[in-house]
Amino acid sequence: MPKTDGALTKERILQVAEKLFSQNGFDGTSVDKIAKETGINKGSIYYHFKDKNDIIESLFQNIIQDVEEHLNIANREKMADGQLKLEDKIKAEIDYLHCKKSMLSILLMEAMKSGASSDHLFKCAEVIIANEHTNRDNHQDEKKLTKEEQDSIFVYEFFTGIIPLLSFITLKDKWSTYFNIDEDKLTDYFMEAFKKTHLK
Amino acid sequence: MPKTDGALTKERILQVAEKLFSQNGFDGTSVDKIAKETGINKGSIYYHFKDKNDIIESLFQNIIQDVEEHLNIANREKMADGQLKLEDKIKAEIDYLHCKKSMLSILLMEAMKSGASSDHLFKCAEVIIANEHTNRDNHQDEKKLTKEEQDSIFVYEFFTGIIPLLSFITLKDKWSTYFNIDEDKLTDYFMEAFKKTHLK
Amino acid sequence: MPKTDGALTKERILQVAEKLFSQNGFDGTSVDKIAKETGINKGSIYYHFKDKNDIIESLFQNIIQDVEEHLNIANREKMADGQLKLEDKIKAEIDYLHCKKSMLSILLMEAMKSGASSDHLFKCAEVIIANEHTNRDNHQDEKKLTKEEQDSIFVYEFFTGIIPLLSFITLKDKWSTYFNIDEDKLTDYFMEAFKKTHLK
Amino acid sequence: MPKTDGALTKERILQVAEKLFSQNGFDGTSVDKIAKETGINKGSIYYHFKDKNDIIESLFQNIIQDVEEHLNIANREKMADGQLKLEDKIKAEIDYLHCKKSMLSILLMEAMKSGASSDHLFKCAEVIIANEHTNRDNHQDEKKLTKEEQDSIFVYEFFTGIIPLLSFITLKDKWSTYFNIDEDKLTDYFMEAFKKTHLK
DNA sequence: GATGAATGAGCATTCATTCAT
DNA sequence: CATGAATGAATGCTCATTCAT
Repeated sequence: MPKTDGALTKERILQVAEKLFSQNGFDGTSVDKIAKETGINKGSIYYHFKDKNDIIESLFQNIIQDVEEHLNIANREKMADGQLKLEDKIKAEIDYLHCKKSMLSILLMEAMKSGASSDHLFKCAEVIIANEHTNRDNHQDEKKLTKEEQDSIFVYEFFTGIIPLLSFITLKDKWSTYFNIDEDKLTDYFMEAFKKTHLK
Repeated sequence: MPKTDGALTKERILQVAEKLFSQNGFDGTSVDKIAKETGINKGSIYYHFKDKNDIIESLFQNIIQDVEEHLNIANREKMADGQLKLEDKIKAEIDYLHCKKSMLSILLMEAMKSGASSDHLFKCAEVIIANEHTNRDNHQDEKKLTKEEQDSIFVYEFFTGIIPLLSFITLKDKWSTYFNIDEDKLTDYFMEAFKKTHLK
Repeated sequence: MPKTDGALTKERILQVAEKLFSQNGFDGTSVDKIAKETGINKGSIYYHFKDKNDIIESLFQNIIQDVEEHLNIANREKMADGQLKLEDKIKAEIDYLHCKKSMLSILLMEAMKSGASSDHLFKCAEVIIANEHTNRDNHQDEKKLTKEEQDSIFVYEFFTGIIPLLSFITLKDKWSTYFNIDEDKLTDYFMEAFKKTHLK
Repeated sequence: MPKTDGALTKERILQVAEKLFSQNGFDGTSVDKIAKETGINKGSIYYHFKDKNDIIESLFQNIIQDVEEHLNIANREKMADGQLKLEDKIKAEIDYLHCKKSMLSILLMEAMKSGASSDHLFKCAEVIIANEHTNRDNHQDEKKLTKEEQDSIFVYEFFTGIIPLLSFITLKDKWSTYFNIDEDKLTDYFMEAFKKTHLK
């Protein structure tokens, strides 16, 4: 076994990179800063990652995997719990997403660059939406959806469900400062609005 | 008053900067690239703008001003037109925002950096929401809203109205590529979803 | 006019780069070293040259141009001087090449890398050989050479004329140290050998 | 004595290093690349060699040893064969040198750096030239040569014999590409030229 | 107003080398 | 012997910014 465990080092780099990317953007974060903040030598970062891009790609892969795992667990729990109240379900979702706040803002920021792909954000959304509808279909009679119907649902779920949710997560604290509102109250307002619009 | 040469130069810089910032982000765009793409000498850019930040700040100011002007005009037209159909109103709105696509993506990207302020995005949203409700109030009896009611409305309008709209504008083309959907159809789906959720 | 003259700066960079490249090879010379030795800021070097390769390419272009000019002048002088002794002609040639020692060693070193092209060396040789034979042809009856004859002459001139000459220029001083021979004597030996072999 | 694993590893490193050095030069080749191409761990390379320089020094030692062995064998064969035709002798020589192409280009490249020693190239040449003249002397009456005569012969043999030969070996294929000549024909041309000049 | 040139700090990346296991 | 990990200096290059003309 080497002096230190490489896997741990790699994880530390990812942790710190996630934090810094979400704070200042990918382009606004230098590998030097990551090195300084992790206390890990810059050369070591390049031992573990091919280049700076490899770091953010790793983060993207991790978040997608993480979301998938979360959904699996959530599905199982839902079955066990029987009828969870809608309110609680959303709150749980918000709580989970809150933990992933940094990654979500990175995902959004990078997706917004018109000169880059939004694939990672879309892929992530796909996983979530697909899951939701797989669940529902189990309980309903199995009518196959046309491609058009499915597209329509995706658009609906993404732009009026996922996007508001993610935006809220990433902007909540700055909103509460700017408009001088207590964060809990803000969450209440948002949930109210979200229920009114997205879930009928 | 005719535009002086200087004013034209300044405008060209802003135009190109807007395009590049929206393509690659503020941090992903160097002043060199702006100089090269405008064909304007780098020194000249620093004659017209104090520093790189001054460029984006100018853009932010312009977009807010532009939105305000747009709303004024829209208000006047609405009065003239009498009862414009809701559908057409949204479509007009989407068309207008579409022209401002670049600025909107810049606004969103910069707002997502957790280490920076989202003030410009919020300010912009404030203008739009305030306008909407000023209009409504004119036709209703003037019941003053409590701060809490107003906060709640703001949250509602922003996260379930403005954010979906802006996200749609900025992600539309990449969505249509990723999911292989015709852009017009996509717009239809979105409008359907938007009407279903945001406007009852 | 700017603070300093850009053309002069560019020339200084080329001068120092030539010296350092010939001392330590292209890959053995860092742009930092060039900057330090010229006293010119590294950023400025990249203002004048696109990249490190652009520096060596400039040097290659210059040497070819320089050789062409030298040949033109030499041709004119030869005509004026009538029958110059062979010995003096070679000596003059060696003297000229000696001034270009640095560039010649760069040319040779880079040509020897089996993974890179030798085009610059070949191009340079082409110019010299072509010149020599153009001269001769003027005085002889104009019999056109076949491609094969020309190829054969080129090979002959290059490998038994130019290459020994260039090698001698670039290795002379180190030879004189290693074998402990006076440089002038060494030159005599070489000229003897060269006359014996290359010029009948 | 069978080669130990370690000795095999060392040999593989040398093989690959030779190839890479000849392709991109010593300074253009990193230890990382050698490690990657051999598949041998970088740490292991430093177990077998004190530093990067030790690798090239080993190569230099090996080539000199190899040349010495080759000459010994060649000498013995010559005696056995009686009067081998000159043509065949040169061809055999070219064939042998061709196998050593990589090392020869390394030898030449490093010797051309004016800031480094050419000792290895000179040493190598010394071995070859000394051999040639030892042979001759055996058949002639043993008149001792003065230092001056010997120097002169060395210069002659090196610059008009060895150098053209080595240059031809290292530049042949690139010459044939640049001037679009068949390699065999090229070799014929060269041999013609070489016989005409170096061997009377 | 505009331009060419300069500057120093910073950037992503690679380097030769070391060392505990 | 071999390996994975680490390190700090260096490398090629870009950055935002300045300034004399």
